[in-house]
Amino acid sequence: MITSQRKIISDYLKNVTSHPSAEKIYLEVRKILPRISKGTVYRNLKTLKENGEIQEISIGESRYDGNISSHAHYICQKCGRIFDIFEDCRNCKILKHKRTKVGKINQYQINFYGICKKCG
Amino acid sequence: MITSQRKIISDYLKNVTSHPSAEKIYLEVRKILPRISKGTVYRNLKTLKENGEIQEISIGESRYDGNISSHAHYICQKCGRIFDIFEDCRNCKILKHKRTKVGKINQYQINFYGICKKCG
DNA sequence: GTTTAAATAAGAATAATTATCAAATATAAG
DNA sequence: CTTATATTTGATAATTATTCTTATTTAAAC
Repeated sequence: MITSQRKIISDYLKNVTSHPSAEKIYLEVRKILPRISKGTVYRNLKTLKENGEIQEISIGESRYDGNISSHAHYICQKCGRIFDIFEDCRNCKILKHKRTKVGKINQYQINFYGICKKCG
Repeated sequence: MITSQRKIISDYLKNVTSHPSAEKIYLEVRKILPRISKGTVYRNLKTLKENGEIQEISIGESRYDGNISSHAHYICQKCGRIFDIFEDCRNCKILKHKRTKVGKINQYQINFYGICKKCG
């Protein structure tokens, strides 16, 4: 069921490079569909993500780790548990950069997503 | 100003490998300091993070990207803007893994943090 | 055109986080 | 040890992000 709402949200995201929040997407899409509701935006973002048409970038709800050594995390998409991944990063060219064109890098974060063995 | 509250939060985090949420930390620390408030937990987590004593893992508040190609993001710690980083990842050993000990990898995310040129 | 299943709008409900402010506490100076 | 000053705390209100609920509408199948 391809609704105009979903199409417009998808098209909007494919035409901007600004990584908007759900709220911003809602405000922009509302200029075209003034009667769209926030729930519809959230639902369609979820669907589009599941379909692989868009990607989600997480910057909010936080978990904390007393281990400040350089390691990655594996987040189970089913149970939500977070596992430490201590694979070797020494050959990761991108992680050796101290700065990008945008600015100096203070720290980085690698998150892997998948279904853990217990859930899968 | 090292308060017992901050010390206990820090110690707790350094002795677990479970990546607890702020809520969980609050509940655990409350077993030792029954009168601690949530605000204090949030404040101290922020301070500890700023001091580099702990790290924060983001899994929540979402931004969206219509570009599903493999690229990293640079998040400005001051203005909050998110920039695309298209550096070459072909030599990143860790990113070639299709699975970890924990489970199959469906996708990954690399976030760099720093102060962007405009803010710095 | 009628039926049926899925999607929507609106707003209530929930969860996570931040802000406010008076009282309490830590640190430094005397 | 007392005092002064600045920081932190606890309590709670406010804000923000997201999910849920229900009646209504829409798309696709018949």
